[in-house]
Amino acid sequence: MDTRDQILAAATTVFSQHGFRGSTTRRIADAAGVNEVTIFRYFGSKDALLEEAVRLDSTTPLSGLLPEVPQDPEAELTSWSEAIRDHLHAKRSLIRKCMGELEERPEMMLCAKQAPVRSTNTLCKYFESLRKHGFTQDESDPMVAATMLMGTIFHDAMGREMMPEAMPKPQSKAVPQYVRLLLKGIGVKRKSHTQ
Amino acid sequence: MDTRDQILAAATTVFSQHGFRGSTTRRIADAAGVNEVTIFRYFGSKDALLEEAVRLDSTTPLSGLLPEVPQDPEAELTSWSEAIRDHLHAKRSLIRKCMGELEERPEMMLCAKQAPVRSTNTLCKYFESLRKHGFTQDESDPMVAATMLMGTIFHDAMGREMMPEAMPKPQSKAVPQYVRLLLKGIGVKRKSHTQ
DNA sequence: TATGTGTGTAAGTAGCTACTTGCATACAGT
DNA sequence: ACTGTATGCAAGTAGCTACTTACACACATA
Repeated sequence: MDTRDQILAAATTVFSQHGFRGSTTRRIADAAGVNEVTIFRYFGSKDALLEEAVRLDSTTPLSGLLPEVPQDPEAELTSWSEAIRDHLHAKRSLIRKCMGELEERPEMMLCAKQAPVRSTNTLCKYFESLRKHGFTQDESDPMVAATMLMGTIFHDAMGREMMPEAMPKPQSKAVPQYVRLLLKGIGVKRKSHTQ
Repeated sequence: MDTRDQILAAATTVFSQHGFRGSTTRRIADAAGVNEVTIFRYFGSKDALLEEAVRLDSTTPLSGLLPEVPQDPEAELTSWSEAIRDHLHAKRSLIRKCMGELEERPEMMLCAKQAPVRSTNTLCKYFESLRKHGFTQDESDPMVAATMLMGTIFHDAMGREMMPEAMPKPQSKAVPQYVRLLLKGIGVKRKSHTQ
């Protein structure tokens, strides 16, 4: 791992803990085990460094796929949702900082929002596919269901450590319950096994 | 409105736009139309001022009530949810900043989280009440439904301007649709009117 | 008229910030 | 052995930050 990557990784870490103004070049240099001057030699300015660090981090590929043709909606949605929740939870500090910087640094948000937008679209198509393949006769808007599930997962991933008293317990059962309620809400019957 | 309140109001405004580190005493003084020294005479330090400002703002009473005994779940939940969404939306900048400051200033979060926690509990009791009064026979966890609705509303309030392409449209129909899907998901039949 | 209270003004302090410059050094390729 | 490249190090600059001190003034009350 060369110097440039070390600096980028350190910048992401420091930014996700301290935000933009709190990410001093001194702190980033220390975290990267590098001289402060080296940062300016590589990136020219703090702004340029942090912008590149955040963009790089928010373009990591992700993610579990949902099948084009649904087979077992409950199982498929559950494992997809758990993967998304874990991913959001791992990046929760960075996401919070990006959201906090919205007014002052909107270009960071343009990067950070792309993952959730793509996830919502993936979900939306899946719900359309569910109707097309006869899993439901309901005429509910697939975007409504997609937004609800994304919102719920996001809320759980970001908020559980902040306010555990307002979250269903245990954590491991939460996502399956979300999915079950949602599928019933759009009129998809359960596949087999009781209860 | 006396000097002290002017300063507090200005502090809230500036903080919700610039966050903690961006809320310089100079900026707050300008926004309050007051000399910078006056701030220190009243509050002693920037930390003390911002802590008081945020606490004051997060203890505003709120909010529409949900009835103890449900009459028309769909109507009651819809208007309650719309009120909460509007409230969250009005404070979205402040909320984002508080969330962003979580790691460095947890005491701010202790204030800011109380409103959503209370709202979730209100919802949770309402869903229990729905079952107790025979609106549903489902055995779903009321906390699951409460968290889903709160998460969905929160996501809509905070995220719609950020990523409108991932939200159901029009905005005015969104909350009624969320509520309808959720009620169906927990087995509450619609009251009367078709469609 | 005298006095206290609230506020503004001017100036200053110590520390931190992003960023620059100049030089030393270590190491790789030729 | 020579040279370029990557990095560290020491020092410095200009600007901002929270916060302090000392003084002036305006106004209300006694």
